[in-house]
Amino acid sequence: MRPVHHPAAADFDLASVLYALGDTVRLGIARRLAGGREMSCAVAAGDAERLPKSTLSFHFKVLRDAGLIRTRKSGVMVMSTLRRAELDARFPGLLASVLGTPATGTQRRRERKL
Amino acid sequence: MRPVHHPAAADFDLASVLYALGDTVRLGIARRLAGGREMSCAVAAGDAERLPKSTLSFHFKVLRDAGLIRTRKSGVMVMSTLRRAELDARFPGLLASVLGTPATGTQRRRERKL
DNA sequence: TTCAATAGTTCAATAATATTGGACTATTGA
DNA sequence: TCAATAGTCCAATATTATTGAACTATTGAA
Repeated sequence: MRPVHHPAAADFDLASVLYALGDTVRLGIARRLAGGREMSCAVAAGDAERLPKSTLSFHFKVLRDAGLIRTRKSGVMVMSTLRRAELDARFPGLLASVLGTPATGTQRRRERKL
Repeated sequence: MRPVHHPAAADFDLASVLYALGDTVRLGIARRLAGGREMSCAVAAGDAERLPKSTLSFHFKVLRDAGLIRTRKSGVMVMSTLRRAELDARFPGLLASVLGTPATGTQRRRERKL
């Protein structure tokens, strides 16, 4: 397996992030990872697990390339986590509205400017 | 020109909305419309105006089909507006985080009319 | 240590989408 | 009536996504 690349948060591109989330399979994966738990591909895929493995592998790559997830090999499995804090820092409010979960560990200032 | 279709807000699909915004040309159009002004295709396209008209026409259709914009014919032009209120109601916070503009109807201390 | 099972990845072929040129339509102002 | 304007529509081409099949790496058991 080739070494995978994870973009730096500074290189996140909004259009790429939205594109990555603009697919029901990938959106489902992101939602499952939104709980914060690290999951294998098969588990994160959930009901989409019935898709061919090559297709899922492709979807995980799209998510990884856009910066949405970080993956690491653990034994025979590839474990994924949502890059929540980095995404929240770069695109405040985005994941909260898309995934329906509040930002993790975000220290809220006393007042937020609109 | 065939009659165009605008989906009802209840039929908006999050993945479709994200997909529509997940393209630099379409994201640019949405951003330009985020000010609330109604614009012709050419104006809303902004710097992407150099693209072929047929390509732009396709992008506007994607935005319209996803429910992001509403279009109407006015004279020789097709005018577009962002379906801001309906999108805000259906996907709270989404456009605010994507377009960097607060939701319409958000009460600030002093409201300024456009 | 060898082996089979597991959990993916990679590649190449095919299927599905996006882009585009060119012909077309509707509206307007001269 | 006519030419200009602002797009739309269509069919060909270019680009992407999906997939089967072969492959890799790791593990647990024999």
